[in-house]
Amino acid sequence: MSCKNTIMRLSEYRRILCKLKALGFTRVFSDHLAGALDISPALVRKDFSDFGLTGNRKSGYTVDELIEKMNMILRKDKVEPVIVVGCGGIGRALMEYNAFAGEGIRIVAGFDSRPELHDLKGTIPVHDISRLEVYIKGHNIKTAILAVPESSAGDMADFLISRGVTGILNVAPIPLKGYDNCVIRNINFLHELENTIYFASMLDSKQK
Amino acid sequence: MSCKNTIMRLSEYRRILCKLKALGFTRVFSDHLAGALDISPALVRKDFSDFGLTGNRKSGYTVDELIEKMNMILRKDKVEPVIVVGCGGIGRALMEYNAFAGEGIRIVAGFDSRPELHDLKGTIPVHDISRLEVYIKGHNIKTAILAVPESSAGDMADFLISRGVTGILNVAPIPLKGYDNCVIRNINFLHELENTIYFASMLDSKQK
DNA sequence: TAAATATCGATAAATTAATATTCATAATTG
DNA sequence: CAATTATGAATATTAATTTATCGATATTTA
Ligand SMILES: NC(=O)c1ccc[n+]([C@@H]2O[C@H](COP(=O)([O-])OP(=O)(O)OC[C@H]3O[C@@H](n4cnc5c(N)ncnc54)[C@H](O)[C@@H]3O)[C@@H](O)[C@H]2O)c1
Ligand SMILES: NC(=O)c1ccc[n+]([C@@H]2O[C@H](COP(=O)([O-])OP(=O)(O)OC[C@H]3O[C@@H](n4cnc5c(N)ncnc54)[C@H](O)[C@@H]3O)[C@@H](O)[C@H]2O)c1
Repeated sequence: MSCKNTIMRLSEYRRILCKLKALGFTRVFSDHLAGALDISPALVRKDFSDFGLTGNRKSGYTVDELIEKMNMILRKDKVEPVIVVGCGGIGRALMEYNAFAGEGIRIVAGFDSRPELHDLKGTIPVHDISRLEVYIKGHNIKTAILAVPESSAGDMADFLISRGVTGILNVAPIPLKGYDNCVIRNINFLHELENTIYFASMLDSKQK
Repeated sequence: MSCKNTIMRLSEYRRILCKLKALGFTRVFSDHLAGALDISPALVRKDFSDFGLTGNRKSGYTVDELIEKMNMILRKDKVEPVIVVGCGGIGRALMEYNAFAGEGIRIVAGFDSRPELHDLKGTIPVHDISRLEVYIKGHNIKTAILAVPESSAGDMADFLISRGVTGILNVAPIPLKGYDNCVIRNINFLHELENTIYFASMLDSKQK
């Protein structure tokens, strides 16, 4: 039915729709959204139809309605509490990234093994890693960003899963596998860069 | 012939192969690599064959040979200089991320408009944004990480491209489009998180 | 040395994803 | 009010990616 990529695009549609709404637009056409995402209008319509997002012939889709329904699909009706495990360079950047807040995602706490990073008074407290288990249970945490060194990533993921976490965004450079009780999404900056460099060098050789 | 995803997997294969080599392995089978990446052995063999990476029936592939050839494909024969534009939270984390260094990627400089971030004495200097053009030309920079606020991202990308940059890794939450003279890869943490949360909630409803 | 076996390599099949086409219809226009 | 037009919805087509199949052949073993 709907492919994996559709969900990622739904996030992208939604972001653009919010901007259009802020600009005062009330209606939008598949062709416009397609242009913004660099895809075909047919794909926009197909994505929408897969999720029962309907429009009107001749007058397109209603911005408000799309946003509202997408919020439901993407579980934006409630704020999702997220923890950050590993508060070093990238973990800290993500904790301090305030764009999540306006988008229904709230980073509620960080956890680290290094005592000098602990800070229970800050806007977002950083606890000792030993408090992780109690915290997850006490706050019913389902989602975690994993930003520990590669050597700990696998064990930490297992721990999180065993304690009830069902979604992990992993930035450690090791491809962790999801299971039937947890989704894991891996982001590897090194590979993203390598990929960029590869395709850039392909451009070069093509243009010659 | 070879699909886009193949290149991304090549990076993943390579990373695993380097670890195997460090552990003393000299040979590897498609089945092993497939397990590590959670794909089928057939895909491993197909990926390899697309790039002329051959093995021996019965005795698999030679680790050294694979690494060497992958290094060629991924342009690892020389160190790629990369600049970071926007040295705030995430830009700084990426600059200080030392895992790039050992992988043929060297972050050579940062650029920011905020004077308090300028630092010409550090391991990786941070210049004023006004020096960007001269630096790119002087050092023949082809690759940039773009970590400025969304409002500047489009203009900054255009500027980089006009000055000869051919590969951009963009972390600002706006999908920038590549052109025929530059590859742009967008990473959007918010969307990655939304995606994770969505599929996690799907797991829940499936298991009930 | 012959038989058994594991694995690659090539190709075919299946699956997934994206695009094109066609048709129905709401809005617009004359 | 009929004709025109732009658009969504549904379906068909094409493309892309992944997986499965199967023959060939190194390696191992008896
Ligand atoms: N910094 C980046 O820009 C960047 C980019 C891509 C990937 N990464 C990856 O992200 C991860 C974190 O990178 P970083 O640069 O922030 O490293 P870092 O060393 O600055 O931070 C890692 C943090 O994890 C903590 N930690 C280690 N083991 C732990 C454990 N078992 N439990 C809890 N906390 C633990 C450490 O105390 C440290 O504060 C690494 O896997 C790295 O490879 C980082
Ligand atoms: N911090 C994160 O974890 C995170 C995560 C995902 C995405 N992002 C995105 O990455 C980008 C940077 O985020 P951040 O948290 O580091 O923000 P930040 O405000 O800390 O850093 C942005 C930096 O860019 C500089 N800057 C602004 N305009 C500039 C220009 N025209 N030329 C040069 N420098 C300029 C600012 O001085 C600042 O230092 C943003 O687009 C943000 O949405 C950040």
